[in-house]
Formats: sequence, C-alpha cells, structure tokens
Amino acid sequence: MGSVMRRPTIMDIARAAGVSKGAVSYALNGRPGVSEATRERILSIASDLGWAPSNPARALAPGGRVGAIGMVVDRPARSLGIEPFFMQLVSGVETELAAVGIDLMLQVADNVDSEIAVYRRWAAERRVDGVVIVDLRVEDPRPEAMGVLPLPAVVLGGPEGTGGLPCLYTDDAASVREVVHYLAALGHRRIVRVAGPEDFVHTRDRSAAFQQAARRAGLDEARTVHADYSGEDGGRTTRRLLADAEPPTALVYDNDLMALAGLGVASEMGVDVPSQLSIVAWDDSALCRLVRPSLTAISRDVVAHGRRVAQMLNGVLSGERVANEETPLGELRPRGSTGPLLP
Amino acid sequence: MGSVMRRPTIMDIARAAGVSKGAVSYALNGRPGVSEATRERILSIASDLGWAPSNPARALAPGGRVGAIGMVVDRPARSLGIEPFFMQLVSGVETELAAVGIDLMLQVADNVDSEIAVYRRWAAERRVDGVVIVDLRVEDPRPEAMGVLPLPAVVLGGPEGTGGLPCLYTDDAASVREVVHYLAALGHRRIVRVAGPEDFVHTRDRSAAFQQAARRAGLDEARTVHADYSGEDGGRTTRRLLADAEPPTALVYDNDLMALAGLGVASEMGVDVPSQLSIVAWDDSALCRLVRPSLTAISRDVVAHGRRVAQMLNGVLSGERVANEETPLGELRPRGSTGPLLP
DNA sequence: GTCGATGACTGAACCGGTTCAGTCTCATGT
DNA sequence: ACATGAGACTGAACCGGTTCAGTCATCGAC
Repeated sequence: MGSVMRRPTIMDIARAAGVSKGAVSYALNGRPGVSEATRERILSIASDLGWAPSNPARALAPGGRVGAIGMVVDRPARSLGIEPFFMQLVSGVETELAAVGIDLMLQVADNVDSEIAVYRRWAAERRVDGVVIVDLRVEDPRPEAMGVLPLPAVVLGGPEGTGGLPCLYTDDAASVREVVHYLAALGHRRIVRVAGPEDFVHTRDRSAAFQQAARRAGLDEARTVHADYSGEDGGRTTRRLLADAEPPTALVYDNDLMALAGLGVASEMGVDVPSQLSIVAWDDSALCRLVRPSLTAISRDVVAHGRRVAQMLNGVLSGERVANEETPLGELRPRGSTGPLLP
Repeated sequence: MGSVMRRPTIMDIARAAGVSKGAVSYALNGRPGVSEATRERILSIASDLGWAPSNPARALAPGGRVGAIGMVVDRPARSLGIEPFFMQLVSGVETELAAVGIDLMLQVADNVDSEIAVYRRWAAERRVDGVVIVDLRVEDPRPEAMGVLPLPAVVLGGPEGTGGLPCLYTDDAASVREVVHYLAALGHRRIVRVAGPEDFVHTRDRSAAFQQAARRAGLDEARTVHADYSGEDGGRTTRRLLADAEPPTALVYDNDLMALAGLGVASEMGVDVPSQLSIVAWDDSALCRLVRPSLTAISRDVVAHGRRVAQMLNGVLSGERVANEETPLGELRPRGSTGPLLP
C-alpha cells in the first residue's frame, strides 16, 4: 500500500520463501527439483501474493508460447454482422480454448491478400501460436502461404486443397442429396440452388453433388446460381429467379440469411411459401425457427464444430500429429417453408 | 537456408550494420541518437531481413505494451450467435485498432462474475493493455472491480454508474420519445415495450423515458415487460401479450431479434402486421430490411460506435485524459411493420 | 569407510527488445 | 589554443520468466 501496486514476480516469491528464482519456477510448474514441502510453501506464498505468470515473459523464454490463437474473418462486410455462423463458430472455439487458458484473437479482413498479410504479421511479431483458417477456396493461396510461415494452422474445410494442413470437414454432398430427394419426393421438378461464392470449396462440392443428385432424380431443371451470402444479394437473386417465365418451385440456399431474404422476396412478389414455392436453408440458426413460415434447414452443430477445430489446433500446438477429421452430417429439419406443390 | 529459419532479431541487424543493439533500437523507433545515414542503412537492412519486432519482447521491456485490447461478451448463449449487434461492434472496434497495429482479444462469459475473473486474469497475466466494457448494468460490479485492477477500461453505456471510467453513451431517451410520439400519432393507445433484461442501465433509461412519454401522450396503456434478448424469449413474451383480453396494438422491442420473433408470433396467431399490430425494433440490421413486412427500427451506426470506443480506449492508453462522449441519436426508420390501426 | 547415486537447490545464461549512463569525436565560440 | 557542448554511438542493465550446469548434503551399498 505504501508504494504503487506492482505485479508480484517469481523473484518476490523467491525472496519471501528464501529460495532462488529457479526453485520457484520448478515449484510453480510442477517439475522435479524441489521437495514436496518446499513446493507447497512456494505455492502458498504465490497464492497469498496473488501471483500470476507474466504472459510476455513466458512467451519470450526459449520455446515459449504466447498462449493465443488467431482467426481472421473475411466475408462481405455487410453480411458479417448478421451471419450467425461466425459468432457461433467463435463461441465454440472460445469455450474450448478458455478451458486451457488460451486466448482468441479476432481480426476482420477485406480479402484473401490482406488476410495473408495478417498471418504474416502475427507470425513475424509472434502474436499468436497458431491460426484457424476458415472458408477454404478453390486454388486457395492460404495453405501455401502458411507453408513458409512458422505458424501452425488448421483448416476448416477440405479435405482437398489444404496443402497438407490438418483439416476438419463435413460431407456436404450427402446432405445435398438428402435435400434433393426430399424435394423430389414432394413433387418438385424445377429446383435452383442459390449458392455462396463460386470459389469456395464447399460451394463447389455442394454444386457437384447437386447436379448429380438432380440427374439421378430426373429433375427437369437443376441449376446453381451464385450470390455473396448477404441478404441483399440473396434477395436480388431470388427476385430474378422468380420473375422467370418458368420459375423454380423450390430454392435451396447456402446460408440462412439468404434464405430469409428469399422468403421476404417471395412474400413481396405474392408467391406463397410453401404452396407455390419451397425454401430450404443451409445452417440452422434461431432465425430459421423465428420467421413464418419457419425455414426448413440443414442443421449442423456449429458450436461443436468450433470446439473440435480448437481441439485439433491445440493438438498441433502440442506437437501431436493430427489427422483430418470429418464432422457428423448435417441433419435436414423439415419445417413450414417446404411442402408439396399445390395447384 | 542452411539451417532452420529463425526470426531475425535486432541483434542480427546490429551485426549486419556493424553497430550496437541500442543504435538499432533507436533507428527503428525513429528516436534521436543515430545519424540520418546510419538510420537509413539500418532500416534498409531490417527490411531486407524481413525483421518485425517481437511482441513479447516489446511487452516485457519496462513500460512496454502488449498491443492488444480485450472484449468480453456476456449474453445468453443462445442469442449470441444471431444478435448482429456484437459482430458489428467488434467489426468497428477491430477496423479502428487494425490501423494502429493493435489486436483484439475476444472472450465469451456466462455471467458478470466470470467476466470479472477474465479481466483479473488478463490484468494479472498481462494479456491486454485495456478493455471495453459493454452492457452496463444497474449497480454494475465491473467498474468498481476495474478500479483495483491495473487495467484501463472504457465503458459502453452510462454516463451514470461508470465509476469514473470514461464512457461512450447514447441518449436513448430521445429516441424512445420519438417512437412513442410516432406511434401515438398513428392512433395507438396501448403500447407495450418488450425490453431487455431489467438490470441493464440502458434498459432502465429507456423504460423511464417510455413511461414519461406515454403519460405525456395520454396513452391508455404503456407497460414494459422484460425478456432476455433471445428470439425464443421474445416470441414467448409476445405470445403472452397478444393473448390478453385487451392486447396492445403496438409493440416496441429492445433489439431486432426479439422484434423478428414477435413478427413470427403475430403471423402464427393470425394478427396482421401492421393493420392490427405495429412493431418497432431497436437497432436496425439487415434483418429488419429482409423480413416481410419489413421492420420499422431505430437505427444506430453500431460500427461507428465501435470505432469511436476504440479511439477512446486508445486515447486512454496513450495517457490522455478522455472525456465522456455521446454518440448521435438513433434515427427512426419507418417501414412496413408500423401503420395506423385499421378496424 | 569410501564411492557413487540421488535429490534439493543455486547461479547464471537466455529470450528480444528498450533505455540509461557514459565515452569518444568533432565543430564551435572566444 | 583550449574549454564547451552537441551528436553519434556503445555497453550494460532491465523486464520476468525458463532451463541448464553445477554444488552440496544425504543415503545406501559394498
């Protein structure tokens, strides 16, 4: 109280315990080199003093970790705020990391290049121990860029094109087939997919599966059009599709936000959902349950997804060899926005 | 290439330039103590070597900063994913910080106590230089807790109850009055506010302003009921209100998510919006524009809000005296969800 | 009774920066 | 011609941990 409060250091503990700095370090880290009695005395003094390790000092020591991992989010700014996917992912990653005392750095970027620049800076300045790469693209430059950076990474997506980085992926193709069969069984013959940007790997995978399933089901029309995940673009695209001479009777969206926008546009154009148009969303957030009619959706546990990828990255940081993993299939949750075509 | 790649240090630069470590430090930081010629030579070598300062080392030096600030999010987990507010706020804070090379740490917490525990840990381990405190509560324990922590903070909310911390606040009362006058002018006499949790300061401020404005406008009924910001709770509350013998003819929600849920419940109960029920949302995200009818909302520039609070915290970290600030008023954006009561 | 092993602990180096107290050089003023 | 001072630069301490090479005492084995 006499002077300005200063964070206690291991030197303070050493003095109070009458031992050396090194002994304190051994005691606090549970390593051999001190007797059990001394260890307990030191721990008790540390706790009395309210000591906590200085993260910068730990990180600076040879072989030290900074105790943080990073995530860069790079999607159209206007969709970022709303898209539930990211916050859920972050929340999953975060809860997993909190358990082991690792922090999460978040950064938004405009494009892949500035995203890579962020990784470079993080590596050069030793800001994080590793990163999670999201939204894998076709010919994605990021895995290669990570190759020359001393920064461990785990990819969300794949398993192709990850450049040897461990990845966590989902078999979207199976879910796409399920959706097509479901809609075909309801009598739909003209289905259009309003997909995300063409250069995302999972977009391409879903598109391929969609075409194949549609052919097998003998649909009259099965196209994929691309939008940017934003509500605005999703709405615009829907408007164009519904204005066709022979409009589709079912629309499958690549995220919930665009599906919501599509629902709004249908209502605005006097197209009844589901009697004249069925709508399916990908990724099931509360949004889908809140609107009327409620949205049929493919539901994944995004939070669990985040936890898992955090675990994988933790494994990599601990020096383990981490294998690629597949998450459980998304489940189709039929709701009010899909139904048989009525005359 | 011969050996393992090692991050270049100022010592490497010093050797290459034939000067001492100290000289390199002066040169790199633009401080006096080296000649202009030497400075340029050092800078060029540094750039050739691809040098970047080690953040842990900088942080460890006396008076050093860790170059990161933290934000803890503490809201019901189920609303977190969707609520656009936070991601927009984060995005604003982030863009501002990126410009000055500061990173953002994000953490989710279950309650105020674990939130305070996070601040304590961050301070003790020197993880961040400062924090932004969101969602100020009545009798909030956080400002006081920060008082004994060597961790600068700026509060979003107030200006009362911030315990002397600088804050950024909005005059919500004026917006509430505007909404009440607007609805009264449309002929509404029974208005209910579906507010956020009672213990948030801005909730209380809005409630007080609401009661006063309602009295002045001579409304028949003006109540405030509380929900937890989640869509589920918003929907449940709406269902209860609309089932009343004399249901309200206008509902004012404290966030967009609950307004969306309310809209869904009205549709489900066969209550037409806006001819039988008007709905107003607080905080205008793309959601409000995407649903049909589109939601009348109070629009604030949340991203700018985030930028501003980041600037204030930066000021505090630079040792400036930072004064409380008020952000521009929210603007009422009338849309399809409000209108005159029809017979 | 000596040898060697084991365990407890110390002292110092190290990580990569920042900063302070000096030293040395050279131009300037008188 | 000589004190003065400014500018350029060096060497070392320091931040707060981790870790390694020793030192010393104790104990058991032969």
